[in-house]
This record gives sequence, structure tokens and C-alpha cells, in this order.
Amino acid sequence: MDRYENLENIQVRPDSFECSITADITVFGYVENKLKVLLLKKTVGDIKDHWMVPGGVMEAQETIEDCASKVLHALTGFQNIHFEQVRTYSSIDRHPLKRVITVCYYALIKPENHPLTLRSNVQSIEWFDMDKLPENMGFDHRLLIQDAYAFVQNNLRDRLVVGELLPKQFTLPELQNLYEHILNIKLDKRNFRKKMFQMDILKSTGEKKAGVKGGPLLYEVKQL
Amino acid sequence: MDRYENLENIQVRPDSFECSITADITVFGYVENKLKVLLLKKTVGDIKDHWMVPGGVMEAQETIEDCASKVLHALTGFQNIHFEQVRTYSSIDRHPLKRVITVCYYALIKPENHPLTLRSNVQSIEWFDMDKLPENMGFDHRLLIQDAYAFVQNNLRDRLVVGELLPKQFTLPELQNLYEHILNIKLDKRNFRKKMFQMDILKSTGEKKAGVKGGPLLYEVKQL
DNA sequence: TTTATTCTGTGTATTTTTTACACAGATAAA
DNA sequence: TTTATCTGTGTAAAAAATACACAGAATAAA
Repeated sequence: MDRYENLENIQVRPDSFECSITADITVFGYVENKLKVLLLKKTVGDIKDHWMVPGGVMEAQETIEDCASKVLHALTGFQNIHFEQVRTYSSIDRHPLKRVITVCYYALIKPENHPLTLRSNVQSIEWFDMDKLPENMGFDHRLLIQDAYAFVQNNLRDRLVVGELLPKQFTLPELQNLYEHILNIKLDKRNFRKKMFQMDILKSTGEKKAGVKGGPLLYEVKQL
Repeated sequence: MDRYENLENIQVRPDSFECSITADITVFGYVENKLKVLLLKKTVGDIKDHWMVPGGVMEAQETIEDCASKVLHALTGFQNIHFEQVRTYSSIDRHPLKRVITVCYYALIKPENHPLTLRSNVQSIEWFDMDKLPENMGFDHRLLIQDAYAFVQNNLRDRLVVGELLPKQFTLPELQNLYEHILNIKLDKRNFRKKMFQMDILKSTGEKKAGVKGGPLLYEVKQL
């Protein structure tokens, strides 16, 4: 006997089952030489007093990407943040109120460019060290962060995914530190530079960064 | 002025917007030394006479993965097929009848293990060469196939993603052909073998395949 | 049965890529 | 002015990827 034998609700119809969609964005930041994740507690909702990544429901007239922008802005004030899709989660009981599936994204930003403010509906918002995530996280958000982190690590291996993690102009040691902290490994200075230069993605500004011993040169990402 | 200023519908509520979810599965097959995609035309629905990948709506009591299994079985009869998530698409007008977002998967199967039959609601079902996809494809399914194909190629580079594309026991030349056709490049025989052996994923059965000149050895994938 | 044809299976030399490694010059701090 | 810290650079060694040819096995043809 076959559990699918008499299922014919394959076709999209006006009365097809519907459920809510949310976009969740794992926002990574890089500060004090540590990779951080932005988490918040809401003042309202079903799982108060639990930390979660920014997320919220999609509406009729928007794509999920529109929704992600909207949500990020509403909950953090951030605007024009680049993000990429990671994965979609659809466990049946992931949301206590009703059936909700969520499409997840990650974003990389530089916290000092985006000071945290308490927006409406937000009780607390904080950067957490990747290795010191709080115990009480809502929904499946711990899994979600894990997956997003793995995704970022993979992307970093052959592309340049600095995103907004560094200021527009940065030194090579700064870039290398970023890589080391995201990949969680130690890199050789000369080999790292060799690789970056042959990727041909950096442009020297000719200027030196003041206030640092050694007087390191400032670079920026080449625009295509 | 800010387009998001007075949006507060972030929170999941009982009356949050809902829409239908579909799972679409790009099924790749490998036959006659060619990589193929399984497409079908339905007898009912909104875009008749257009080829599309198997897909259908998710219901209340199932995850999207459940849905993908169900849909695949309903439309093709295939069962116990392994598939992986590729990406979620949410353009507003992608479906003519109503708002539908789709979560896409890919699967790799061996056509000769899964003969095509016309199931209910299916008008035609066929394997198409990857480089000879039909003109009249429904929805955004051409894009969807492109993305799935790129995904498979990437996976193949460092993992073994034979899926079900080959029989349980296969020869090294067969495996190499598969790689060459998926990656669309020519590989060196000796180097390919060297790589496979040092990946340590193959187990020799000790038997030779009959009916082939040279008497090639049969291998199978090592189970962990 | 013999012969011809086609396919499999193997090792080594060459090139390319990756890794390891140390010190002089610049700047800030003392 | 001296000291301490950080930047910037090249080369040698190791590892990985690539290029390449022929003998043996099985089928197909004579």
C-alpha cells in the first residue's frame, strides 16, 4: 500500500493550501577581530525572551528578497544591505502560532557603520560572538545560523566575500585578519598576499593608514 | 521619505499574508552518454502545452521535502529518490493563477531504472538533452534548470554526486564518462582514476563487466 | 579457430600550485 | 633618541595537477 496513492492535490488551485512565509537574515559583523552575529529579542510575538535573527513575514506585493530588505530595515534600521539566499526551512512545527516556512539569507556588515538602535517592537538587540551564542534562541535559529556560517565559509574559499565587513579602504593585514576569523584558521602573510594579488580584485590607493606601526598601505576592492 | 517607514506587518499573526508553496524537482538523467532533464506536460492546469519540471503544491501536514517526494511520485511514479535543495523563487507573477513561491530541488537518477509512464494528469513526459531544451517551457522553469545544473556541477567538483545516475555497480570508464558529460570537459583516464582512488570512495567488487572489450572491473560506492 | 579491432588498465616525468620560512624598513610609543 | 611593534617582500621545498604511450583482455569479424 502506498501513502501517496490517492493524493491528487498536486495542481495549483485557487483553494490550494497556503501558509505564511518569512525571511530571516543572519547578519554577520566583524568587530574587535571577532566574527559576530546580530540577534534581537522582540517585545511582542510568540517567543518573547528568546534571541533570534531578524526576520518577518512576506506580504502580497513583495518578493522574499523585498521582504528581507523590509524586515532588516524595520528591525535594525539598516538599509541597502547586500544579502544572499542560503536555504529554506519548512518543518511543520517550527512556529508556534501557525504554519510558517522561512527563507534564509546571510548578510555581512561592518557594525561600526551601522550603530544599533532599538526600533519599535524590539526589546534588545546585540552582537554575539559566533562561539558564544546565547542559550535561549527561538525557533530553529541556531541551526539557521550554523548553516549560514558554513555557507559564508564556503563562499570565501574562492570568491571575495568581504561584503561590508571592512571599511571601504582597508589594509592587507586587516583583510587577512578577517579571513582568518571567518575561516577560523591561521594564514601565512606572504602567501595570502600572493593569492589576493593574483585574484586581481584589489586596487591600491597609494595612501598609508595612519596610526598603525609599519605604515600599511590602504587598498580598496576593484569595481568591475 | 522612506518606503518602509510605516510598515509594521513584520510579526507573524494569524492573519498574516499567506500564499501557496510548490516544490519543483529538476530530475537529471544520464543515458546514451548524454545528460538529460525530465520534463512533462500536464493535462490540466494553467499552462497547458508547456513543458515543465515535475512540481506541485505543498499541503498542510507535509514539509517541502515531503512534498517533493509526493510530487515526484505522483507525476512520475518514482520513489525513494534522493534530492537536494537548490533555491527558492518568489517573483510575484511567476504563476498565472495566484501567488505561488517555489522551492527547487535537483535529483540524479538513472532513466533505465525508472521507465517513464503516463500517470494521471500527465499528457506527455520525456527526457530532453540538456542542450536541446524545448522552446515552450512553462513558468520560470528554464531558469530553474539552469540554476540546478550549475549547482550539480559545483557539487561534483569536490564531492561524489553520482546519485542514481549509474547502476549500483559500474566501471571506471562509465564513471568517467558521467563526469565528462556533467562537467562538459574531457578528462585524462589515468589522472581521473588517481583522483577517484585517493578520494577513497570506491570499492572494487572484484568482478568484471561482461560484454565489454577489455573486461573492465566493476566498482561500487563505499558506504560509510 | 584465428585474426583484427576495440576497450581497459597502469607509471613516470613535467609543470603548476601550494606551502614554509626570515629579515629589513616604517611608524608609534616610551 | 631609543625601543617595540607592525608592515612588506622573495625564494626554496613540497605537494598537487597535468601530460603522455603501450601491453593485455575481451569481443567481433573473418
